[in-house]
Amino acid sequence: MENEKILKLAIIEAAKGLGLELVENDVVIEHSKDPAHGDYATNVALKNAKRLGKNPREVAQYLSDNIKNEHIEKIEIAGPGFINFFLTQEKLTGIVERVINEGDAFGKGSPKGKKINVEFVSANPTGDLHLGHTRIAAVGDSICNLYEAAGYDVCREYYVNDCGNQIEHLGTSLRARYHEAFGEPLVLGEDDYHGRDLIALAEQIKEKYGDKYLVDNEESAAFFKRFGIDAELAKIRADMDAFRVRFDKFSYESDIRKGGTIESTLEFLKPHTYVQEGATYLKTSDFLDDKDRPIVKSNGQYTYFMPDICYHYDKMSRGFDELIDVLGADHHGYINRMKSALMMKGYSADSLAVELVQIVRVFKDGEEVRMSKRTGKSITHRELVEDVGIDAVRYFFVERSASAHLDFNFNLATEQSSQNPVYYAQYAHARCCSLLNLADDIALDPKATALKEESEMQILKHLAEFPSMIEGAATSRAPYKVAAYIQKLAGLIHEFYASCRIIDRNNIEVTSSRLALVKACKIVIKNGLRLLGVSAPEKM
RNA sequence: GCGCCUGUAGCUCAACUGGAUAGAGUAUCAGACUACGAAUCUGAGGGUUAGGGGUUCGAGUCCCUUCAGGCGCGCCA
Repeated sequence: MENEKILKLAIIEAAKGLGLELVENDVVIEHSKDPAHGDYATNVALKNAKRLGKNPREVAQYLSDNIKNEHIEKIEIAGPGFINFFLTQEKLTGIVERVINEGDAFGKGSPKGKKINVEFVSANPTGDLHLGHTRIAAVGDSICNLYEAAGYDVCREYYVNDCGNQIEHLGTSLRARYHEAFGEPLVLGEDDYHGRDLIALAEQIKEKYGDKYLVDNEESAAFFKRFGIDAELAKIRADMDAFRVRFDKFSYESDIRKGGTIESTLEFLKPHTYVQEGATYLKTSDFLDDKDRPIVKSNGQYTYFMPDICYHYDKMSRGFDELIDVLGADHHGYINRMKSALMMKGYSADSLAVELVQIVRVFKDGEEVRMSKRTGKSITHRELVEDVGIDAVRYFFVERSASAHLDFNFNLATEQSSQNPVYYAQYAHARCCSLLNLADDIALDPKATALKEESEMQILKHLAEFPSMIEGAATSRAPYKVAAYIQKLAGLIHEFYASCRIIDRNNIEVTSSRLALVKACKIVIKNGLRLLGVSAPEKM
């Protein structure tokens, strides 16, 4: 059982003697920063003193007198009424054996029996992914990993907008490039795509189909759209694959629009609509929105919002307990709009959570880089990953909370040096591996009974926090907490290494305990990095 | 104008969702390898948490207000 849980249950039990009925969520167990404050602390006495009409220290005194648990070495009351717990040596070292036994599975929470759908990236298949997508991919995938680790059932989903205006432009642009490939002058409209990447696609078409599509008719127009979508989506999928992001499902707007779904949904929503100047508005302001939103234009076309509503209804109908959309921060106006639409269908406002990811700026040599030297356009996802490497990009892009603007330091990320946090963590892992290799003839002692140094105790406590860290990072959808955890652990490992002689063939008892600790560290660093999609090399 | 977000060390960010002396990294300075990887470690300086008021045992965190910045407010997606 987790240390926190043991303490909570003991506190709840003792509180009954005061006539206080508590549940686990009422009790906050803190990890003491200062070793003088014990291993864990709680503020229950302060929290509940008023309700009981007693002095906080009195309450603390009663609780500390009545908490009995074999794993608690000592209890102290401090300050205004904090209760500090000191655990037994045996309980603290117990984590080593647990980590080694559970291995890759250490940190995994018990199954929650809940299905969660996380939609992210969902870039329009009209061109290359940019850095905003990179961050959304890194954050979204890590959130999924966290939910899975915490015991949820997760579906990673990508919504393909393969209809609408941009797709029309993709088709006409590709057609223009195709004509260009036959020596005709290039004719592109203002809203068409001027990127040079379509040239290669046009060449492919020419090679495969010859001049078959030079005639402008409905068939060729449809062909260019289809070919463009398929090719662009294939590129995106390849980029995401290479970035270690795999989607379980691709949903297509064109499928949503099939089979009269939109019409029947429109019919269902009718009580919540009105017509003004020929356009149909949805009364989202009856729910959470600050104004109503058009869903059908006066020319009869649907706005983007209409199929989006159907898509979200579709997701809910697939039996998910919660939907999560990971979006760029400029979409915040979208949140209450979609929640309102879900509420019209009887879903709760909480059935959808939107995680907003702030923009990314790249800095090189102290200056902001906007354009790629190679193409003259904005730096693409692919270019950044090629230049910097997957591990560094994935790590840096989740290192800060998603709501914070990210300034990506290009020099630091490519530097294989002490200042680079990715290498700092990976180096800690490699160090553990090399220690275990050097002493592979010495048996480990999973009970780790000989551990007693301060640097060892610090690691033990930190290792014990891993499962609850995952739980917290998952529910707050905050992968940056994993990165922070890893940095701390890596630091503790390096510190331990510097202050303790680990392999000492004249003292096998201590050595075998320390090696077991090293093994546990190695496992947890690796498990942590895996949550972020970052590799844990054995050698560097 | 209205709404949402943000403001913490020179810089980039934390602070367990209201807890104990606000912490890391980086930068700067000073130290540590003839023992397991120096991609490492040890130490120092650096703060009126944008300003002001309030709530309480206790506020960076909650409420009000002022200031500064970002983003939204389309029959675009």
